[in-house]
Amino acid sequence: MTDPQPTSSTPLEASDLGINQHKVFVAVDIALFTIRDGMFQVLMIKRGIPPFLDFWALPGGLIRMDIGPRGETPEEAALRELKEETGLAAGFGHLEQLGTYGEPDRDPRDERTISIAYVGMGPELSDPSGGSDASLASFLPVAEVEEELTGRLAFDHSLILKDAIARARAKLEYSTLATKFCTPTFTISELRTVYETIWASDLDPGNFQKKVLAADGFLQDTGEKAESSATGGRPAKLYRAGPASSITPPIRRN
Amino acid sequence: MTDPQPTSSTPLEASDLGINQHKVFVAVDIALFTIRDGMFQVLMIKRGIPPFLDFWALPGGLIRMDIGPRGETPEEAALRELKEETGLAAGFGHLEQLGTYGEPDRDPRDERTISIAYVGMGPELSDPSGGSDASLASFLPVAEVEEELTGRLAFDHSLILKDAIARARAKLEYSTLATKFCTPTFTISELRTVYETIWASDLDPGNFQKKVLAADGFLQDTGEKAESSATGGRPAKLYRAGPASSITPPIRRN
DNA sequence: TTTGTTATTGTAATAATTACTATATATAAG
DNA sequence: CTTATATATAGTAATTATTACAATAACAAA
Repeated sequence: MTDPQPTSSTPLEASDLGINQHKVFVAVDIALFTIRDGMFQVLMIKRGIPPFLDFWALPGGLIRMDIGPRGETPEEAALRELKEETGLAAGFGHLEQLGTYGEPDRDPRDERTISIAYVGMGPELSDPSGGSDASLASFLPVAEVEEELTGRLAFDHSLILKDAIARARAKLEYSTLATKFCTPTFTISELRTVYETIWASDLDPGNFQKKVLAADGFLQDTGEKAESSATGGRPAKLYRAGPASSITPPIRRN
Repeated sequence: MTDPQPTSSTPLEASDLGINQHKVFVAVDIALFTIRDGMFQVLMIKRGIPPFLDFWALPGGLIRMDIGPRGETPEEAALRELKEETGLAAGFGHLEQLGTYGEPDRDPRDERTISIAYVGMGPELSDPSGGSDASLASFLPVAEVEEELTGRLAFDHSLILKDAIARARAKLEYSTLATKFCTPTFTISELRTVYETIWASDLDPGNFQKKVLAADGFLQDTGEKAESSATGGRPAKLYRAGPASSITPPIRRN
């Protein structure tokens, strides 16, 4: 059960400082993905305070207990920290819980901190700006961060980011999340480019078209057509995201 | 970032009791599934202390900071609580993180408690026994608990259990977890019965056989045969779990 | 008008899945 | 010992899904 009282079968020792000794800091960290300049990118901050001063890290911070009558929810904390550290307001595409990271030594400071990690996805957003204890906030290409992932990020953020990337890539297969990277209306080509960019693999245009159109509730025809590109070619139809959140059959990776 | 210091851009108010005001209790809760008497069952305890005295709840409890130099990991806490409250020792099949539940009012007591939920799966286990602050521990059929799920369980355990059931059912499709419900060696029929019991739907024996044998690394032939049942029939070959953890193509639900 | 480019549709080959049949090997009944 | 029944396992044809690739549509620019 969820119970702050010590159990009677395991009495606490003389070193016991009371039940409150078991309280810990709980933080949130967010891996916010977008597509910029044709690249799959993730929002990172450069730390402006120790520990890990000047290391790249995921934006995040403590869940605060002095907001609202009983403190804020983890989701609220994630959105607030995103705003404070990067200037990015809520209302972007999608935020979901990734998992909780609680190894005792994940934070080198005396007090233990457990972190609830989130994955976010959004269309190209306004330029982030550093703030609070981030000296700098910036979208970095995932491919670059992946290369030097081992140990170069603050705390256990290499691990969190690795899990977040895997989650984002896997979820494209069976969910409609790819539309979260698109503008309100978009062409099937643009949607396909999202898949190709995030998966770093090419998809057959014709087959992709048939699959997404066959997935019920994935796309809604707006009746409009996109501007034909400068490079020519038949103008594509414009779609908007439909009501479905999962797609069957899934769009498979190569 | 993961940072217990208050941020400079959001100075704390006069009511600030110091950084420590943001510390909270962190608990773990475990939904441990097994198959008993041909039914999909989940381990529950009957609470022996308030709040929610005499309500059914998932086993769990606080992560303790007085174990080891920096406290225990969430996984360690999950296994310890399982043992303390139900007498079930570790070494059963599988334990994975489900998600973290942090709504401010999920626990009615003054102090906020955030809970990291786990899903466990194991073969038929020894009978659980109540202990510490559980007056009773028992496996209950999932079908029965599902019926009266709304509000009849302590805390937000109805929600956690609903998510845990969905996770277990979904994971059978694309993982080899079904073998965790089996004894060390088992027949394909027994494995199929695991799927049929958890999904509450029938599967074609011949097609199931071909699918699991085609999935690379799912099953290893032991060369042995099972005892033929009292009711007759050709004795089945005995298999053991192979090294794979995910299966392609997945075993699909009807 | 011709060429280039992208979108969209069509189609045949391949692969996967399903529904069903056949065979193998056991127990139990007569 | 033979037959009926039960279960495991293998096979097979029809269906469905997927892939690779060809064909056509609709635009811009030369």
